[in-house]
Amino acid sequence: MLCPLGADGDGWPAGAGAVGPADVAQPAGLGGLAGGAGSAAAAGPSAAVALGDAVELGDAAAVGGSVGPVILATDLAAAVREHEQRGDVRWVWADTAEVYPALLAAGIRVERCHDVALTERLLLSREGAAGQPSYLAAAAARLHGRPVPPASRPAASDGPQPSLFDSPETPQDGLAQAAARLGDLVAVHAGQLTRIAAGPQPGRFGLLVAAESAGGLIAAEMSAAGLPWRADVHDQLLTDLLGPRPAGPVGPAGPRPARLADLAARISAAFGDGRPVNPDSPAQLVRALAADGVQVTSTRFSVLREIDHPAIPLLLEYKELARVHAAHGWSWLDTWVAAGRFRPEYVVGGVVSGRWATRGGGALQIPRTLRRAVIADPGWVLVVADAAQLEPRVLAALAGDQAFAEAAAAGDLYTALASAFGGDRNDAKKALLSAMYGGSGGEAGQLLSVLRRRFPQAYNFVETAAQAGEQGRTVSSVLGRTCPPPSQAWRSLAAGSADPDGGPDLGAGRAARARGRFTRNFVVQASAADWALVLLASLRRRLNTMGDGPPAGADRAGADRAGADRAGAGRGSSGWAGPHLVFFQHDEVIVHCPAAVADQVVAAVDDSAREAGRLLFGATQVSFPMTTAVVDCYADAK
DNA sequence: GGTCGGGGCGCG
DNA sequence: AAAGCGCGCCCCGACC
Repeated sequence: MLCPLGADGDGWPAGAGAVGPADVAQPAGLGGLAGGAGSAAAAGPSAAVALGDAVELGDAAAVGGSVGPVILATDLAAAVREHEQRGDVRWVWADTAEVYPALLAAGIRVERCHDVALTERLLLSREGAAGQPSYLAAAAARLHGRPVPPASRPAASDGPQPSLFDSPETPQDGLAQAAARLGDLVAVHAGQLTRIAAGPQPGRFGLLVAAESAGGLIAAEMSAAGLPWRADVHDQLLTDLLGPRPAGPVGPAGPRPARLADLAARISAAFGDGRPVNPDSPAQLVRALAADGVQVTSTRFSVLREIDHPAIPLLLEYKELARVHAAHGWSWLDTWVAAGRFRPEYVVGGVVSGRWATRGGGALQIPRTLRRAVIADPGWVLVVADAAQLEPRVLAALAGDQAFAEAAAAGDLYTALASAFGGDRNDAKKALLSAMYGGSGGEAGQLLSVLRRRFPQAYNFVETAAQAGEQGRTVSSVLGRTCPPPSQAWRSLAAGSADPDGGPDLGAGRAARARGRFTRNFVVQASAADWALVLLASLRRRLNTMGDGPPAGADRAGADRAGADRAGAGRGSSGWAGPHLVFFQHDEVIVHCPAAVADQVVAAVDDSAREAGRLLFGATQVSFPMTTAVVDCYADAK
């Protein structure tokens, strides 16, 4: 069932659709980001609501109000494909993560969408209602003053709808449910547009909503495409480090590989009383060291390294190898790599700052040593691009600090700032990190006072954010993503300290400072996440114009899953014919593309970085250079 | 038997 | 050199 909205329901508040942020001189920005409408955004791309399949609906009146003509469809995928081919559609749907993977499996990509759940969460945070459920049914219930239904899926965070329909008894029931759900969708969408328009800086927030929704699409597309991963290379790497793969059960419970077993035995033997010590157990290690007269407060690598004891060198080696085995060993390989691809599940906005998280597979913690296994398909390359010194540059732009911005205009930021710190690049770096993270120990204090003197606006910007946090207020990113309010426990603690009879305020002061560090960092980290998200959306749009895009249809997608590990000539084994995103990690992206278009992709990355800077910060002097490498193997980048 | 917090460490 | 921010995931061991 499809329901294209009329031109006046184009998905944007009038002001935001036509222009970028009022104080950002980039009129065409939103439309461009959102999918290629460019300045035509003012005319309004049509939008549509996608709900389910095999359901017929009478007419627009049935779902209430301001929607355009209703199109009957018996096949969601086919209908979406048809509308996409006509172009100029923004799909409005409840939850990209729920709807889009099936479309991708059928070989269909969409240009843009409005994700109601992601948008709801952004709005709730801004409205001081963070933590309330953001799925469609909950949003609709709030809108209509009904009791909010419980999430019917065991909430991983804020769980999406379990399914499109609740197993209708009859086709008529199915129709009724679908109609109700579509009504909810239309109403909640309209309500969201109103809330965006009524809030502060609707242009910026609209950009955030567009970028977040694009992020939803990209996350699903990257999961579908997968990161090229050579299981044979990974296996060889493990064998070189750990010895041959042990026979027996796959999984953490399995036997230690030869090298780890050998080290474990020698570690036990190196202790005085000769009894077995499990090197995986910090408690046992502390006891065993104590028995030999060595007192330690922890068994961290950095602590152990300073200790003189025969077991230590073995232990350090063991810890390093055991980590690889446990986190990214054969068990991981069996679980997460199939048909030459690693397919993590990304969680858009999984971090309060707007950074992404992943579920399973630890995709955002791939150790450097294992990046050897990330190898482009034959004839293809990886374009690995990361934003150089993103967070301090974002701070420079946020604060509008002229002197700082000049230093961040080009080249290495820390080098440019070095003269202010007596010519030492490391001092400049330390001072900035301390300012952004709230560090105070060691020489940080001294360096901070230099920063304060030379770059007062940048210093004051993070200082103000820290004070807001300490006082229990919230802070926001440049596009308006808002941090969570303090917990009830925090408030009680803070209130207690103000009470003369409240006893010692030890905890209160510590909690206040901790929250200050959080909000101090939030404004920078979240704004950097804004930037990265806009970069990603912009890059996706550019890449889509360069190749013939996604696999042509379900047949191909099915065939790929069936396991063609190696690519045929000219087409990656994912079946994607053109450049496509395969990885995103905070400030770094990887594009998998035919070697012949690598130069174009590099240019697209640079253009996207410029566009992101312009959309967020307008005519700032600050530049956001990308460090880009074109490689066969991820490990060869930087 | 399962759950959960802590220690530790990978990434940005 | 580490620390100050944000995560996910492993193992252990206390606990129910």
